[in-house]
Amino acid sequence: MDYKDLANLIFPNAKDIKYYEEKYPERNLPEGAIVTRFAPSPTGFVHIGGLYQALVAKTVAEKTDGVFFLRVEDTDQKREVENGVIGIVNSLKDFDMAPDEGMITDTEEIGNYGPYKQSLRKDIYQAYAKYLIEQGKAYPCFCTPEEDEERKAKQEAAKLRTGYYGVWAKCRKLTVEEMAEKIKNGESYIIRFKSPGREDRKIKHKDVIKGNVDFPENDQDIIIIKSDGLPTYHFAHAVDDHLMRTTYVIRSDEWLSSVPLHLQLFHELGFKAPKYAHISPIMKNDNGGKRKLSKRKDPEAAVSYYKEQGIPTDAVKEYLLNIANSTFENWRRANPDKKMEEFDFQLNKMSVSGALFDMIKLLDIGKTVISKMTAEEVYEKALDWANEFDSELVEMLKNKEYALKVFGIERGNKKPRKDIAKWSDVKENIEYMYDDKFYSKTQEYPYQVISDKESIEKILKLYIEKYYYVNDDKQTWFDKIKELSVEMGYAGEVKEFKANPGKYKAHVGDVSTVLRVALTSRTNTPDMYEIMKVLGKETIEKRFEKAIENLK
RNA sequence: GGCCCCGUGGUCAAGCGGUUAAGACAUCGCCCUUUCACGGCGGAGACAUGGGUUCGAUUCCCGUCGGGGUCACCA
Repeated sequence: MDYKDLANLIFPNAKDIKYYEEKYPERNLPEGAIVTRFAPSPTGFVHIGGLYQALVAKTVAEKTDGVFFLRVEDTDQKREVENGVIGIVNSLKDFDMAPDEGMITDTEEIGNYGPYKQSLRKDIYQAYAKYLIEQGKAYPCFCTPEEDEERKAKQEAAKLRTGYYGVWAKCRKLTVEEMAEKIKNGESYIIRFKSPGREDRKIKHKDVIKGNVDFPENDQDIIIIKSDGLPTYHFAHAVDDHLMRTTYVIRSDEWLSSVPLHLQLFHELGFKAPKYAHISPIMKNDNGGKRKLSKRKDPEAAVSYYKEQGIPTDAVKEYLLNIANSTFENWRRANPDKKMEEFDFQLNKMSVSGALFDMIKLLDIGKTVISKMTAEEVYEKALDWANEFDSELVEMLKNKEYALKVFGIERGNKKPRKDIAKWSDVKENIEYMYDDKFYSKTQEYPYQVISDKESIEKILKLYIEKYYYVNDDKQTWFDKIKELSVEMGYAGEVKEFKANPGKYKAHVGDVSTVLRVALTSRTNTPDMYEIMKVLGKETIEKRFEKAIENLK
């Protein structure tokens, strides 16, 4: 009885690994092309940190004419969640980040290196596990979970490192015959990797992001095949990223400490190791402390949150890109109209420490992103959002021609309006431009400096009767408000007003405010000239009448 | 606790032995011939700490403190 017999006893039907090596050949890509992936497990909603990783991965793959693929890591059936896979696929789609290869729905996939769902690759993992066993680099372990618990408790009590290593690796010492015997007796077992490492030796690793990191070698005989026949993360990672010909493993930095193990696995399997880029997590301030954005506590941890809020997907991506490479910000200022894909992203310039998530900054980017859109784009995106989340807004946007006029206010010029940060802001932003909303919502008119009824009524009446002409250009329109102010005994110029304190009760600005409040019931609005043009004479008159009525 | 990583204004961060220590968001003030959102100008605001090394340390080394990660038949 030798290792080969043992391997055959355990995996009688596994193929020779040569079969897979040939089936998944080296990729024929240009020099420097990066093959990388997003490899989430379908255990819940997609986390913003996951999207961040995916963005970084996709960006470097695109930059180098490489490949970005999506692999689903569903080797833990217990934690799997319903619709997990489709949730991942759709989230990527929502952000216009569909992979080049891999899962494209919950069951379909594209690409020649599949299956891209780990639960479908059981045979492959077993073939490689068998290969290791044949070489004496892996072995069956018969320890029960209870025994493992016991071992761990002993180790802890003795203040020793926990784990399956050295003298604690009980089954490692079994002879091949003993192992075969136990298997034939029907004892249950898992497969462990026989680590050649020594804890007192150091290995050097150069991470693409973290730089040089030294670790003790791995000496743990970790489990590679679980009792359900599926691999653990570590083993699946080695087999898959080798077979899928991944060149860069871009993943969350919680994996950094597993690098010694992974490198060892690649080496013992005879694989060329990929480069590793460990990304720092996105953090959240929690009572002065920092912690990872939590799925349970923080709504903004879920990518679906951004969709619900209507934060433009481009804003989210630009924000993430900004965290990834802070030079993005300067680039963006210098190139306000370029596509973010043109930015020269550098993996090795990513921050080594985790950034605190800054919603305020994200929203600021949202404002800028939306301000650069045409009225048509704003209309389309707002409508898309409304169709999913706000039927009232959908109703308001029915009249597209009118909506375009509303969205066109102060848009398209050199200093475009910047007051919508997210699609959920739209309704509140344009409500007063719609008569039904205006009349049903207006409770009061917040007049400011000029607040006495007589003056207000007089201003409103005079304006309509004497000063408002639909076709006035902006300068004439404003000159007339000045004239009106003067006629009422107010200052026609603010400067004049300020230069002569006490001489006037109010100035043009105050008169404008009366008009604005009567017209919109708000003190703050975009340019009133444009608003009046969109509203039209009839509406303006009606609203002024209503305002006058309201005075009584 | 062991191992590993990190520590520049409130936040994201440039910087890599000699700098008036950039920039962005936030904040404050002024200006932009009417408000607001912009935009412009300006203000306030930082090298965690103690030792070294050096002519000179934010920058290099060590300690301390602080933060984070990891030690599963989870990924």
